[in-house]
Amino acid sequence: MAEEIPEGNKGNGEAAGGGRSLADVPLFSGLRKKELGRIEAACQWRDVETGEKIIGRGETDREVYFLLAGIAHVLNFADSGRAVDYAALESGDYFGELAAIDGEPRSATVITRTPCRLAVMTGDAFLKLITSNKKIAMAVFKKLARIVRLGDDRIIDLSLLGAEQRVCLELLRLARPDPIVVDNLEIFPVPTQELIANSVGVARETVARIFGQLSSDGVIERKAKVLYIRDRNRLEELALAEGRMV
Amino acid sequence: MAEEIPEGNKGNGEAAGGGRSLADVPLFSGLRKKELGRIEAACQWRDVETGEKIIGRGETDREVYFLLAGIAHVLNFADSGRAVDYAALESGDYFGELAAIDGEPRSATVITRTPCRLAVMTGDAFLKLITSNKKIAMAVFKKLARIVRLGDDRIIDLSLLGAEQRVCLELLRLARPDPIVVDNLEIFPVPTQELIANSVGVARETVARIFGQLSSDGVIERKAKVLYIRDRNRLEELALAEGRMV
DNA sequence: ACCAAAGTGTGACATTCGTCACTGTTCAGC
DNA sequence: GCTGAACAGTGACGAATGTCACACTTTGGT
Repeated sequence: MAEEIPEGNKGNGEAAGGGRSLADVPLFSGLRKKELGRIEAACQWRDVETGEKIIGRGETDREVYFLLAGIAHVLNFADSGRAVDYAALESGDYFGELAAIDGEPRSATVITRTPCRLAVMTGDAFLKLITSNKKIAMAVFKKLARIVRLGDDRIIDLSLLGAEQRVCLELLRLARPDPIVVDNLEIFPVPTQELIANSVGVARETVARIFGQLSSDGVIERKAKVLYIRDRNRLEELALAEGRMV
Repeated sequence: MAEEIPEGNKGNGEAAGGGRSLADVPLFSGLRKKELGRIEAACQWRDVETGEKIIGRGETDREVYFLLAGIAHVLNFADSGRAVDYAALESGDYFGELAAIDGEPRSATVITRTPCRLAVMTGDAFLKLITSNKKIAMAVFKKLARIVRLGDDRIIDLSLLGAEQRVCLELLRLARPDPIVVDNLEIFPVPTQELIANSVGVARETVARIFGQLSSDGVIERKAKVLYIRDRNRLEELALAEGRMV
C-alpha cells in the first residue's frame, strides 16, 4: 500500500472507496514499493461522476486507465441508439490498453456507472511498462487472451443460440452463490433488463418476456434488489437446449 | 532467409510452396540469422493433408504453430453441426498462442483447408520467446489487440445487423481490387456459400438467396472462380442500411 | 468422359423476435 | 409521503430468417 495515503479514503468527495494508490491493481501486485512509486508518479488522477464518458469509440488518444474505485462499462452504440455492452469494469481493472499497444483509434466507449476514481497513464508509459517488466507483460498477455476467449464465446452464442438461451446463459454467468445458503444462487444487485438486453443482443422487451416466463415457471424469483435462481437445473437445461431453433 | 535451405521448395511432397524456414514468418522478421537458427532448432516440422484437425477445442496441449504454407481455418462446431468460422490463416501466420499464454484449454478448432506445412513450437519455448524478445513481444501484443478488435466488431455486427447486411459486409471485406482494372472489385477465389454463412452466422440458404438477389440486381456477378462486384456503392448502401430491422 | 460428391438455387412453411404502443411499478430525491 | 423519471410487463403484429426438402450444376478424380 502506498504509505503517504492512509488506507481509508482521503479527499474523495465523489468516488466511494479506494485511495490514491495503484497498490490494489492486481497488474502491479508483486511490484516493489519503489517501482510502484515510480509508476504512480507517472500517473494522473481523476475523479469522474456517474454517466461520464471516459473513452469514446473512434478517438485517437492513447491513455491507459486504472480503475481504483467505482464501476464502468465498456460498450458501443449503434446509430439506432441501441447499445452493445462488452464488459463491466470494477475496481482494480484497467482499460484503454489496446490503443496504447497498436495505436489504432479506440474500439469501444467506456462510461462510468457509478462515481469513479481513475489513475491515468500515457500510452507510452504503459508501453514502456509492458516491454520492460516481464511479470507485467505476462499479466497483460493473459488479460488479452482472456478477452479474446470471452469474445469468441460470445460470437458462438450470438451465432448459434436463440434469445432465450442467451438470456439464460447470461443469468448463469451473473449468478453467485448466496452468501448464507451456499447452495442457492442469486444475482445481486439485479442489473436492469436493458443492460442484460445489451449484453446478449436482444430487445429489452424480449428480456422482460423471458423473465416473466421464468418467474411463472418458478425458475427465478425477484425480490427487491436480489434475483434468486430457484431452479438452477432447469435454467441450465434452457440454456443448453438444442441450438437456435428460430 | 535460412541458409541451409535453398529458397525453392525442398522435399515438400504435399505442402505447396514454402521451405523449411521461419524466415517468412513476419513475427520473426528483423531477427538475426543466429537467433532465427536457434528458434528453428526448437521447432518440429509437420506436413498435413487437407481437412486435418491441427488443434481441437477443449484440448489441453500448449503447442504454438507457424503456418509456412497452405491455408487453415479457425472455427468451432456446435453440437447441431453448424460451424462458426473465426478466421482464415495463411502462410506466415501463427496460432495456438492463447493456450501457451494462459494455459487454458484450446478455445477453438483449427482445420487445414489445403495441404499445409507447419512448424511446431512448445508453449514454453514460445513463452520464453515473448518474454525475452521485446520486438517479438510487441508483435504478439499487436496481434492479440487486432484479434480483440475484430471480435468486438463482429459482436456488434451480430447484435445489431440483419443477415443481408452482414453478408454484404462480408463481401466487402473479402473484396480485392481487380489486378488489371483496379477500379473493379472482385473476390477470388470465391468462397463457398457455406463458408460465408459460417463466417457471418446465417444459414447457407440465406446466403444463396441474398446472392441471388444481388445477382439479379446486378450488384455482383459470378463467373467461374471469380465473383465480381459490379456495383460497389449499392453494396455499401445495403451493408450500412439502418440497423437490424428484424 | 463419366460419376460421385460437393456446391448451389428455390419453394413452402413455421417461428422467433423486434417494433410500437401502452399501462403498471419502483425508486430516489425532496 | 409525493412525484417525476426510470424501469418493467404485455399485447398486437409482421418481417426476417431458419428449417426441410428437393432439383439442378459444377467440380475433380480416375
